[in-house]
Amino acid sequence: MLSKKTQYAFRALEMLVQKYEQGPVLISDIARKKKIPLKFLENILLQLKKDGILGSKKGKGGGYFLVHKPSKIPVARIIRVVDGPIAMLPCVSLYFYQKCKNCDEKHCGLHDIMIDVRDAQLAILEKKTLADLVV
Amino acid sequence: MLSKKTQYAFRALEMLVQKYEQGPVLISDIARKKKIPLKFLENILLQLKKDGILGSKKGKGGGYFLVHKPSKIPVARIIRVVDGPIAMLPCVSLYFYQKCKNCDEKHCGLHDIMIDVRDAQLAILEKKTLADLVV
DNA sequence: GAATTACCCTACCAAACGAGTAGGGTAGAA
DNA sequence: TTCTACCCTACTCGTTTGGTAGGGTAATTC
Repeated sequence: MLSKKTQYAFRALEMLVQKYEQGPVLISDIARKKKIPLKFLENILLQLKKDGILGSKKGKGGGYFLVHKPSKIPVARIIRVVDGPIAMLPCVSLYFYQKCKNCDEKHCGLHDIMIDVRDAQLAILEKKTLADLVV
Repeated sequence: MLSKKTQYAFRALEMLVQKYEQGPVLISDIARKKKIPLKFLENILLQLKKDGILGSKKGKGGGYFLVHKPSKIPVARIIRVVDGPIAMLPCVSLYFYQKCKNCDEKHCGLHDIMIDVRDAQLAILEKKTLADLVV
C-alpha cells in the first residue's frame, strides 16, 4: 500500500497541475485546500523539489510549481521518490534492487511471478502521468 | 513490498508443494531446510491452516500438508491471508476496501490509475498458483 | 493407558517505520 | 530593511515487523 505521505503528495501535485503555468502556489494554500498538515506537506514538497520535480520561489509571491509539463512526469517517478520501491520483492526491483538470500533467482518460481507483476504495474505507472491526475 | 513473513510463507509452501501427497511434513523439517526461524514459521503455518489452505496432523508421523491441489490455490490468496491488501490504495482494494476521505472517487484521477494497476496485478496473481512456485 | 510427539496458543520484546509536531534559520522580493 | 515564505533539524508517539520464550494439549503409537 502507498503511504499516506505519498497520497498527500499526489493530492498536492494535482493542485499544482491545475495551476500549471499560473505562477507559484503557496504551501499554505495547498495545505488548506487539500486538508494536509502544513508542516508535513512542507516536508513532502521539499523532497519532490530535491528530486527536480518541483521548483520553488522564495519571498513574497513565492511558492512551489512544476518544473516540467505534467504530461512529462510519470506517476511511477513520484511513487519512487516519496514511497520507495514499487515492486513486491526487493529482488525484482529495478531502482531498489537487493539480492534475496537463501533463494537462487534462476530457480525461484516466486521471483518469476513477481517479475511479471512488476512489468504489469510499470506498464501502467510509467505511462500514466501527472496530467492524468486531473479528470 | 511483501513482508518477510509472506516470503517465508511462500518458501514453506514451495516445499509443501514438492511433497504434495507424500504425507504430512514436519514444521521442523521445513524450518531447517528453508532456514526459517522455527517458532516464527509455526505462526505462519497456523495462519494458513486457519484459512483452510493447509491441514495438519498431530502425533507421531504428523505435520502440515496442502489441503487442495497446488494448481487450485492462487498466489493472490496467500498474499491476502499473510500480508493483507494487494492494491496500492485502500479505496481500490477488493477485499480490504476503505473509503478515502477528502477524495471523491468519481472524480479522482489517482483512483482510476490505481484501479488499472490493481486489475493488472490481479490478472497475474489470480492466475498463477502454488504449482508455479516450483520450477 | 502412558508416553511421546508435534501441533496449538499467549505473551513478550526490540527495532524500525509512519505520521505528525515544533521551532527556528535564511534567502530573496519589495 | 523588513517581511514573507521556503528551508532544515530534531523530536515524539503509536503501530507494525520480525522474532523469542515457554508452556498447553490433542493424537498417535506402543
